[in-house]
This record gives sequence, structure tokens and C-alpha cells, in this order.
Amino acid sequence: MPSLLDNLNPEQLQAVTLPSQHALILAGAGSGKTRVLTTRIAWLIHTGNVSPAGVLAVTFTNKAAKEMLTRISAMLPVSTRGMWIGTFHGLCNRMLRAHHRDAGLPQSFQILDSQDQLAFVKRVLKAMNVDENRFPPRQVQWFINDQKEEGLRPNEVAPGRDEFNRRAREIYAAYDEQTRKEGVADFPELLLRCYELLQRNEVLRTHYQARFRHILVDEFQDTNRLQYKWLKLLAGPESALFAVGDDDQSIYRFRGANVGNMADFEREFKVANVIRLEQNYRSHGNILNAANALISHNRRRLGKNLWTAAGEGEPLRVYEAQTDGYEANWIAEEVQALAREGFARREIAVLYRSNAQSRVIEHALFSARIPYRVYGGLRFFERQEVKHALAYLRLLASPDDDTSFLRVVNFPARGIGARSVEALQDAAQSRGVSLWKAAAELGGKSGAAVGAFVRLVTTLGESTQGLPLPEVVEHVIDASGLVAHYQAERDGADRVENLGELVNAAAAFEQDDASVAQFANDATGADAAPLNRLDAFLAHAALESGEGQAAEGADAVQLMTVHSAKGLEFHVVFISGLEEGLFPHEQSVTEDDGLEEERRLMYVALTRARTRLYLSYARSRLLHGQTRYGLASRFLDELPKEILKWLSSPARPRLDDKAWRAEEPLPRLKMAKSRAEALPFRIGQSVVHPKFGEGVVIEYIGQGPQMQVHINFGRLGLKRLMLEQAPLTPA
DNA sequence: CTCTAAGAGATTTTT
DNA sequence: TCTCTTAGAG
Repeated sequence: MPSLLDNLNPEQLQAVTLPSQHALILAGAGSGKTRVLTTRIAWLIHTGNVSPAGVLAVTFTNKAAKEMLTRISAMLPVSTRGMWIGTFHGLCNRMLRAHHRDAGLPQSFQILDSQDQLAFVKRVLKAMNVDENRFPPRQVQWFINDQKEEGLRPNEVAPGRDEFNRRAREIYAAYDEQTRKEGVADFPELLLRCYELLQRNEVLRTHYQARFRHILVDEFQDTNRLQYKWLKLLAGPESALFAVGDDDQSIYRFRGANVGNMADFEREFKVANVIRLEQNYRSHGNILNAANALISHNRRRLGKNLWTAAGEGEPLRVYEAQTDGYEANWIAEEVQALAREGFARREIAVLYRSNAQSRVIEHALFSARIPYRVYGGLRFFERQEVKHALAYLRLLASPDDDTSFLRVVNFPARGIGARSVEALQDAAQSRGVSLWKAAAELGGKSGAAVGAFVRLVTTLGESTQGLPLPEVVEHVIDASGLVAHYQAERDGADRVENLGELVNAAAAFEQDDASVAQFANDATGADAAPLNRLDAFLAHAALESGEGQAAEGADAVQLMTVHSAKGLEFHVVFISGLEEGLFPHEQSVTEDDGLEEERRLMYVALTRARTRLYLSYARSRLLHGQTRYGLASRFLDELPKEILKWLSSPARPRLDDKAWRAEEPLPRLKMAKSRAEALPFRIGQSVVHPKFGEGVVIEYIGQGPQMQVHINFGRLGLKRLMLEQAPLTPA
């Protein structure tokens, strides 16, 4: 037992050993947050009279949940079986499966991921004859999720003021009805339905409230309103809610996260235990000084200052490049130098604000033959071929799932065109049944082809009856014709391979004890029946996007957005593209609280680095096909000057590289000059305006005395000034 | 059904 | 500029 608490600092120790009361742990970046959370659980079970079944811990990602489980298992001799550890969605799914009848869902309800949901919305729009131009499906989807995450059903949504909201509400109502008919649930639905289940069913509510004496929440600053309401409902009079979070790392407001939950929690639960973890074990002093200085510019904070017992370390290296191409090339050269210094490539990360920026960097790394890995992009279970295969499997489990039906009814092509499908949809709608049911009774010539499809799926179901899961999957990808289809395709080799990988995933799923435990039912209700393996696997596939499915690969430089770097750490970090308009992003400046969120994002970026940090920006950048001239990010100004080391001498362009030459700024400048010799400033030149300060000349508009000059004043935005009257001087 | 052309959109992302 | 989606022709 003493070993459990060894090597904790006083604050960590205090947090871990708090009495069973509500607590809020403000855990700074790199302060040992996960350690506190896991040790707390282990300690509770070890010393208190807490059984594993009394613990519920919730995270945002499967990765975090898995990590937590592994670490607890390592600390405890006891089985972690009875514990509920998972994501919000995973735990809600578990509860809904166990009590599907009370929740009004079929036991094998299917989960719509974002893609499925979008397709679903489109279908509803079409059925309602709504113009997709006036009501873009994506916006409708966003509207629906927004309402759900506020906990609102269509009839509870405030009547819209404008046309869009009024109509969107009606669409939401139709959407809601249709999902109920088909027995499917989108992501926010899992939470909302579970919330409603607990709210309405007093027996269940009191049961779970009495059971979960300890509820622990990770990344509390990222919870949305519905998640907080769910937690409030789950926490009974005897429960202790232990929330860990960092308001300075709240970077997901755009997807509904509500930092205000931290303050609300403190107030509503009368939290007496607020503990700050401020000692950082990750970064050198200068990196923390930079992070602290930066974040101090934010006004709405709970307040926190990171410190370290490690030394100051190196200064932060800052680099100004002429173009984004030079910037990328410099990064590549620097990476090579680092490799010579002995840094492992996987310990080097290049961060950027938006995905589009990776292109140039990839090009430079590729040219320099530096192995790299880009994070993000399509995940395993989101791939077309995998989704097709899953759709067949889903039809076996729930034939009324129209989304899956439509996805594969004519894939691989079997002569069922849009007209047949439309006829089928009409028939289904007029009779109020699913496409599957309508298909069974459809006549005519299209009826024959559709009938063949129905028979195919039916046979598939019969012939896989009782088979082990991996064999079911194998049989389905084969007999559906998917494998044959992709084998015949020119570039289908990868897809065939992924289909095979899906069989492996099913086998791995069956082997993985943890996932079996995850979806196993506990005896909490009379209607608790063991969940069919196929249903469990399908839920797993929807809830776990399959990040880990891709191979980890060789020792490679890590490229990712700042968002996806959250929670990770590296020896060396490059933060690239530090330009006004990019980082902070120009769209954020108009958003309420947008700039502060950008600053938190920068804070996250800075605190990823352990020993060395590079900051860079480019004076010009190719964006949407046009050269944009920008200023250095204000965030650079917000860092203490004395810890910055400016690197001079930009990298030399490689003249033998065609792509490089295309990015050279010189030809553009020449063209601009020759067109109008008399222009006082070059394009891209820095100028000073007495009122607006420093800016960069972007372009000239018009002719003669009417001529205007377009200038980027950075944080003041773009301005058009009359050239003859504007009091401009070269900087 | 497959191929091509034209058009829109182009922060950030997990479940 | 580039990429993804969709509409229309063959």
C-alpha cells in the first residue's frame, strides 16, 4: 500500500487521498493528471470499503479509457471487472443495451456515426422536399446535434425566430421520428436517451445512484451541457464526483464543450475540495515561462501557474521564413540536424493549426527523405469498404436499418438503379414500414432485382447462424461480392486488404477480454439479456473509430494539428504557421471568446514540448491558390522576449526542385512591379500607418488617382485605403 | 454504370 | 489551388 502513494507530490497526494466528497482537481498540463486519477481509484479500492463495482470513470476517448484501465490493473491485484470505465458514449451505450426496453430501443439498435447521420439527414430532407441549398444538410445536422446536446427534443426547442430555425425544428422532428422508426441512434442520441432513461425511471436511477459511490471524470473542461446533466443525474446523495480538468486547455468549444461546467460544478455541488496541480513534470522552465506568460493574457480563467523543478533549459527558437515553402524546408533541415544530434524522429512533432498546412511540410520532408507520419484523416472503421461490409453485417442484425440498406442495396452493383430505390422508398413511406419490409413485397421488374438482394441478405443470415464472429465477417465480405468487386478494381488492393483486416478486427475483438467486459451486461434488471456478439462488435465498430487499427510504423516525425496533439508530449516540438489570420485563425476573431480559445490552443501547443521548442512563421503563404501576406502572430509578441532566440539566415531554396521554384516569391513581385513602376511599395512590403500601425501590402486595386491599396493590418484586419491619401510610410 | 466536367468550399474533432 | 461532391452525358 505505501508503494501506491510513493512519489506523489503533496498536492497529488492530497487529491488522491481526499475524503469521499465532491472534488475539483485543476490539473495543469503535464502535472500528472492521469496518474492522480488512476491512483485515486486504486487507493479507494485498496483502503476504503469501495468495491470495483462502485466506481465509474468517464473519459472522452477510447484511448484514454484504455490507458486508465491498464494503469489501474497494474496497480491493483483485484480485477477491474466490475468497474465502469469508458467514454461517455460507451457507458451510455452499455446502459441502453442493458435497459433497451425501458429506453424504448430495440436491443440491437444500430449507432449512426457522423457520416451515417449526414446521409440520414439528407434522406429526411429529400422526403420532406426541402431545398438542400437553403438548408444545407451539414447545417441541419449541426442544428440537430446542438439541440440534443442541450438536452432538447423537437417539441422543447424554442420556436425559431428566423425561417431557418423554424424549419430546422420541423426537420429535427421528422428526423427524430424516423430514427425511432428505424431504431437507430446517433452519437448525441446515446447520451440524451440515456439521460432521459435515468430521469424518467426512478427505479433505475436510484439503483445506479446507489451503486456508483465514486464517479470520476477526466478532461472535465471538455464536457458539454448534456454530459454534465447526465453526471448530475447519476450522482446520488451518497456519490462523490471527482472531476479533473484544466480550463486553460479547453479547446473544443466549437463542438459544444462548455468550460462553464467547471464553475457550475463548483457552485452547484458546493465543492469544498479544489486542488491545483501546478508542478509540471514534462517541460523545461523556459517552455513553461512562455506558456504561463501567454495564457496570462486570457481574462476568464480559474487561475493556475505551472512550475518545474527542472532547470530553465534552452531558449525557444524562433524562425521567420520568406514563404511557407522556405518554412517547411527549414523544418526539414532542422529535423535532419536534430537526428544528427541523436533525437529519435518519433520524438519530434511538427504542429500546425489547420490540416491544409501539412501539405508543404510533407513535401519538404519527403524531398529530404525524412520518414514522417501524418495524424488524422480517415480512420479504419470510416473507410468506404469497411463501412460497406459493416452495412451488410448491420442488416443481418437489424434489417430495418434503412441507412445500411441504402448503402449496400446496389453495392456491388446489381442493377438496382435510383428509380427502383425511389419506388421502394415511396412504398415504404406510404405504408410506414422500413425499406426491408417494403422490399419483401415489392412487385414489378425492379421487384425482381430487389428481391434478389433481399434473398442474398437472408441467405447470408441463415448461413452464418451460430458461426463464430470472425467467420461471420469473413463469409459476409465474400458472399456479398465485396471482395470480388474490389479485386476487380484497379486500385482495389488496399481495400481488399482492409476487408481482411476487418476479419482480424473481429477476431481481436473476440479475444479482447476488456471489450467483452465492456459490453457484458451486469445483473441490474430483469430484462438484462446477454448481448449477441455481432451486435456487440457493431457497437464497438461505431464507437471506436479504429485509430489503433493502423500500424504504428517506423521511427517517423509526427505531423498533426494542435488539436490532435492534446494529451501528447514530445522531446522536440515545432509550432509552424504562427501568422495572424492562421493562428489565431481569422474566423476565430469574430467568434465570441474565439481569441481566448485560440490562445488556449497555443498554450496546449507550447506545453507539448519537453526540451526543445521551435516557433516559426512565413511572411507569405499560398492559401487557397493565392499568395497571402501576413504578419507574425500576436502570440509571439505575448511571449517574454528574453527567452526567445531568433534564428537568422533563411534556408536556401533548392534550385533543382521544381515545386520549390513554383513557390518562389520573386516572379510575383517582379510582375507586380513592372505593371506599375510608380507604385510606392512592393507587394509584401511592410508599411506603417499612424492609426492602424504596421501592416503588409497585399495588392493594388484600380487605376490612376482612384487606386487603392489593400493592406493586412494583422489583428486589425484587412483594410483598403486610397493610395494617394493614406499616410503610409515604409516600415 | 462509369466517366468527365463543373461547382462549391476550404478551421479545429471524438464519439 | 486543390479536393471533394454531384450532375449530366455516353
